[in-house]
This record gives sequence, C-alpha cells and structure tokens, in this order.
Amino acid sequence: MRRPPVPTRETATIEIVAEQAGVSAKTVSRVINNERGVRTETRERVLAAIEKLDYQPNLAARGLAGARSFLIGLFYDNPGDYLSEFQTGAVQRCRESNLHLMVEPLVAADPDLARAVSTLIRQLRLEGVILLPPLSDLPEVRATLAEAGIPAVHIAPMHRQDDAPSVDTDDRAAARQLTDELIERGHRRIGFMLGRAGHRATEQRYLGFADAMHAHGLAIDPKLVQTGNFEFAEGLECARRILSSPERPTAIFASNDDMGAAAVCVARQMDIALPQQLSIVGFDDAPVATMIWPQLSTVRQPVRSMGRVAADLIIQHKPHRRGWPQPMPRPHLDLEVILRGSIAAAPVGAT
Amino acid sequence: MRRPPVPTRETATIEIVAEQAGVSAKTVSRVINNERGVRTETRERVLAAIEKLDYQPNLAARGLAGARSFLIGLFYDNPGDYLSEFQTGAVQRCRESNLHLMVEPLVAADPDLARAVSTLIRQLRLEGVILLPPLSDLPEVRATLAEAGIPAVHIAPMHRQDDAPSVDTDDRAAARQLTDELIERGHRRIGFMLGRAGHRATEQRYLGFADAMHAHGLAIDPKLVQTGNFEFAEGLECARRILSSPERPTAIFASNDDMGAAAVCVARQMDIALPQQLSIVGFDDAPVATMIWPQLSTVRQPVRSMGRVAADLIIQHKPHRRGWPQPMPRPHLDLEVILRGSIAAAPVGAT
DNA sequence: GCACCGATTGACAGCGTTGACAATTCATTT
DNA sequence: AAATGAATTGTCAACGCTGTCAATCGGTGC
Repeated sequence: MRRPPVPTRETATIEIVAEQAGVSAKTVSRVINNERGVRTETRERVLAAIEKLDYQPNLAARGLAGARSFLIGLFYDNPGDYLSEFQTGAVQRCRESNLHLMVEPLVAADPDLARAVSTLIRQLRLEGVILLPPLSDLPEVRATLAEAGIPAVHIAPMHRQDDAPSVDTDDRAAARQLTDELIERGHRRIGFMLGRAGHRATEQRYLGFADAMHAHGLAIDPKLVQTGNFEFAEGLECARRILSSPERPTAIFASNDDMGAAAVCVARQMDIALPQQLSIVGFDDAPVATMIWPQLSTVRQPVRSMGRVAADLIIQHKPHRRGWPQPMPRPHLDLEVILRGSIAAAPVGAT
Repeated sequence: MRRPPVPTRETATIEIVAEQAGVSAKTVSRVINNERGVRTETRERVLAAIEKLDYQPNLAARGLAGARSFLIGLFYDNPGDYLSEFQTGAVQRCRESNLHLMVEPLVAADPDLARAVSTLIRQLRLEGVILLPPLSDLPEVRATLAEAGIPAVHIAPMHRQDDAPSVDTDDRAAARQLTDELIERGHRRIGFMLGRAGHRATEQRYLGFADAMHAHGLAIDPKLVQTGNFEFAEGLECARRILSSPERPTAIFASNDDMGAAAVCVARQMDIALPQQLSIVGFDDAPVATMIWPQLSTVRQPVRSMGRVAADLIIQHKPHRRGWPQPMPRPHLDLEVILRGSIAAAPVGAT
C-alpha cells in the first residue's frame, strides 16, 4: 500500500506485460534491452503487449538492478549562446538510445571543482560525461573522471590527450580559407584579433590565418596582432589598437563574431567607411553576425552536430578491453565559410 | 558478482554507513532524508560516518524505494540565448534540494507532442516540470501534465490558468517606464515594433507602451505600430515600414533587442543619424544590445533568477489537499530599465 | 527412437533504499 | 516502583527490474 489514496491509473509493470504476452518477466526484459536469443515470434508478442499496455520501463528500477543510470552528463561553465544548440543536439542523440542528458553548470575557477565533479558522478552514476571548454582542459576534472573510470568526451580541448576522445572542428583550415578570401580581394595588410589565451580555438584560428598569409608570401605585422578574449568589450580595445596603427590595415580578422562586431563599432566611431575602407571578418556565425551592418563574413560552426557527435562518442564507447587500445575517435566536423557584406575589395592604392 | 573485473574502490552503501555509525540502515536513511525523530547525538554520529566514508546515497535505489525520481524537467522549444541562463538558475536551486534538472527540447508544432510529453514524464517519473514559452501556452501539454498529476510551472504564459503557478515579469510596467524616458526627452511620435503574436510579452510590452502614451495624452499612430515576430529579419521589414512613413517618428520602441538592432540597421541605411534624429529602445538586454552602436537602451530580464524561482515553485509545491486551494504563487520579478546611448532628446522642431 | 547440442525461456535472488509497523528507550506520573 | 506515553530506533518486506544459472524446447545424427 504505497500510494493508497490516489486511484492513479495502474501503471503497467514488467510483470503485467509478461502476463499479457504469456511469457516471463525476464523475457520481456530481454526484449526491452534488445537482447538476442528471443524468438522473433515471441519478441513480437511482447512488443504487442508493451504497445497495448503503453508500458514504460521504470528507469530507477532498471538502473538499480542493472547497475546503470542511463544518464550522460554535460558539464559546462560559461553558458554561451551555443550551449543550448549543443545540448539540443546531444539530447537528440541520447533519445535514440534511450538515454538522458543531465546538464550541470560548473565553475572552472572553483577550488573545489574536483569534489563537485566527484559528487556529481557518484551521485548520478553517470555513464559518460561531455566536457565543454574550458572544462575540457582542466586537469583536475579529467583526473577525477578518469579515476572514476567514466568515459569523457572533450569538446575542442586545447591539449588533446591520447587517452580521451574529443570532438573538434578544423578551425585552422576554415580560418585559412576565410583569410584567402581577403587576400584574393587584394588585402595585404591584415590585422588579427586573438581570442582568449589557452583556448584551442584561439590558437587554431590564428594558425590558419598565418597559414594563408605565409602561403601568399605576406608578412604579419606584430603590431596588427592584438590579444582579446572573445568578448565584445575587450574587442573594442583591441580594435582600437589595431586601427590606430600608423599604417592602418585594410582588413581585420577577428577570432569571433563578438569581437568582429566590436571592430565594426570602432571603425564606425573612427569614421572608417565599411566595407569600402576596411573589411572585417569574424568566426562562429553568432547571432550578432547578421544583426549589424554590414553583416559579418564568418565561419559557421555545426554546433548542434557537435552535440550529437559528442553524445554518440559516449554511447559508442565500448567498455575498454584493458586500456582502450582502440583508435581514439576524433571526428572533425566541417565548418562553413559564409561570405557577407563586411568584406570588399581592398581600397585602391593600398599597399 | 556484478562488476567482477574492475577492482573499483568499494562504494559505500547505507548498510556500511550504518555499521560504521553503530545504528540501523533505517536510521541512516532518516538522517539522509532529514527526518525528525532522530536524537541529535545519533544524527551527528551518522553524519560523521557519512563524511568519513564519503558516502553518496544511490539515487536509483532511493527513487525505486520511495516512488520518487528526484528529477525536475525543463521543457523548451526554441533554444534562445536566454535558455542557458535560465537553466543555470534552475539547476542551482535544484542542487540546494538535492534534485536534478532534466532539460528536454520539444517541438511545439509536433502533432505528437502530447505523446512525447507523456513518454517523458512517465519514463522519468518527473516530480515537476517547468515550461518555457511557447510551450507554456499549449493546451495539450498542460492537459497531459495535469492528467498525470505532475506539478507544472509556466513561464510567462499568455493565458494564465487559475490552477497553475507561473513566473512572470512585469513587462508592462517596465515598458511603460522605458516609454516615459522617451517622452520625457521630448518624443511625441513614437513607433512601436510588435513581437510575435500569441506571446504574453508581445501583449504586455505594447500595453505598457500604450499606458505611457495615454498617460501623457499622446496619440498612437496605427501606421507606426507594425508587427514583427521578435526576429531580426522580420524586424528589418518592420522598421522599414515605420521609418518610411510620411511623417517619420522621432523614436522607436522595439519589443526586443533583436528587432531594435534591426531598426538601427535600417536607420543607418536610410542615413538617419543615431541617436540625434532617431531614438531606439529595445527589450531583454540581449547580448546584441551592447554590441552595436549606439548601444540600445533596454530592459534587463532577471533570467537566471526566473530559473531559480521556477524551480523553487516546483520544490515548494506541497502535494494538493484536494485540488490545491492554496493561493497560486505568481511571483513577479523585477525588471531593470537600462539607459544607453540609443536615446537622445527629440530633434528640435519635431512635433 | 534416443542421445545430444544449441537456442530459448524461466525461476529466483538480489540491487540499495524506504514505508509500515513493531520494539525499545526514556522521562514522567501515580 | 510500576505504569504510561512520547520519542527513538529497529525489523522486514517491497519497490520493478536484471544477472545467474538452470530448465525446457527443437532439431540433428545415428
């Protein structure tokens, strides 16, 4: 007599389904878990019973009996605008395998981070964890997860570990491609706004830029390479430094759209005609890219797909046969260069 | 012999803790669940044992035995930029009560939505659900939840139900206040960009605007009130219609920042000096508000707090004594009007 | 027809915790 | 000192499912 008062419509249990199908509970269990060794005819009978009774297996019971949790964690720190897209992709993939996603905000700077992580994984018995940057680069997080033997997927980690799968995009190639577009339009002096130090994206995007410049035999003026931190406010400073250079560049490559937007603002304040006198490109295809004028040329990240793939890696992860000697999956997803109004031919007479 | 190969460090169970503390498992359970009727001295002994063994209760077992799930659902459709903030607030509140948040993307237009909801709540045994708009207004969702007897909190629902708690902000008052700022600066002809039809915010923001206009005896020119849908692209059209009116307004109130940004773009294309010839205000304090020039005056939404409060309502929700006759909690959170560069005194000579 | 073997299926004991209820303890009262 | 009753603690079964392993089924070869 657990819930006596409320005459809730009887929730079907596995026993009831078994009875309906004329088999034992264990056989129903086999069908639910898609185990082999069930005759097709039997399976269909069970499936019919499940359908008829609208049966939903009890997650808690399954978890308790099977020492599983059916839960995957998504740990993040800065809720950026990409998070919701990413998690939506991850949830979609999880659903296909009847798993669920637990999102957990964490604070990268928290001195007690390791304990927080430990508590989470032990309490929830997570079957895997997806780490968004900058969490994907914190040794204490990685160590805690590894110690607990929980598979973790690192998203765009700065330092790849040989023992952990990760999901990356080829930022370097895309940055190079975008830079090529500028060079093709006659730009020779190009400024670069760096992202936050320690992020993989910061490094890769710059390298791609440098690749293109070198390939065309163009010099990179150190004074035109300024450090930002991916944020708009910093971007303003950064753009000012670049644009107040005695020999002003004819184009600026910003490491993300927020900083690109900042460059647009600064240029406008300095009465520099856009895009005629200055071309600007960003990265990410953030919402702001199309909300300013001129719209930013940029690189679209397949964020939702990354979420899907990350979840998929966890799900595919087969329990290690002594030390996962399998090749580490490191899918690279394709980026898309998007050209918009913010780039134009270099002004005539420019070096 | 459930997990034979991996010599995992023995996970403490309630029995082990009980033994360590020299009490029965049930007493440990009482302490964990913070039940009364445990002598202080005993409680402390148990607490010490828990601490010493670094014991984490098994969620699945607790859920199974106690017919609970310790899970709250957050259902959303359009992952907007506010989602991650909201969910972070909700998770924070959940943690304080040792609950967990399951985020579940849903598709409002899905013809099978009711079934999807039903599957989710039955599979996860959710203890409560937070509905973000526009899901908070879908009858089939509300009905499914109600039928299952699951407490639901509606965020900014268009149509309040008397039987369901909701979380709102007083958009109307804030819109009025912001409009007042324009009027005080001498603006008389003010355009208005409406949001998507059917959203509570759309209605309330317009009403606040109208309140202010009426209070000052100003007429609202229907030609200056145009329908958008909260999106930038639509906003462009909308702004064009307003600004191409023969008698152009000296200010525009956009129902959100994305549309406000659109108005800025259009004004720039039409060579209207900002803010001298045209003041523009938005709503939400979205990232874009500070990424354009001039920066948008707007209204900041306490999104994270709303998440906290929503979770709190679920958690506080006491099982109904026949039909929850308690007063429906409907907290209103305070909005903050933020004045930035996008507003200025009305041009001299304006009507 | 019978032994034999792989394919199916079932019986049963938990998984770690809590609900119901019984037992014990302790402070008071008579 | 025994009785009384509230406070505290313990016993035991059950929650709904899966792992283990035994039982049964069906077909094969001789």
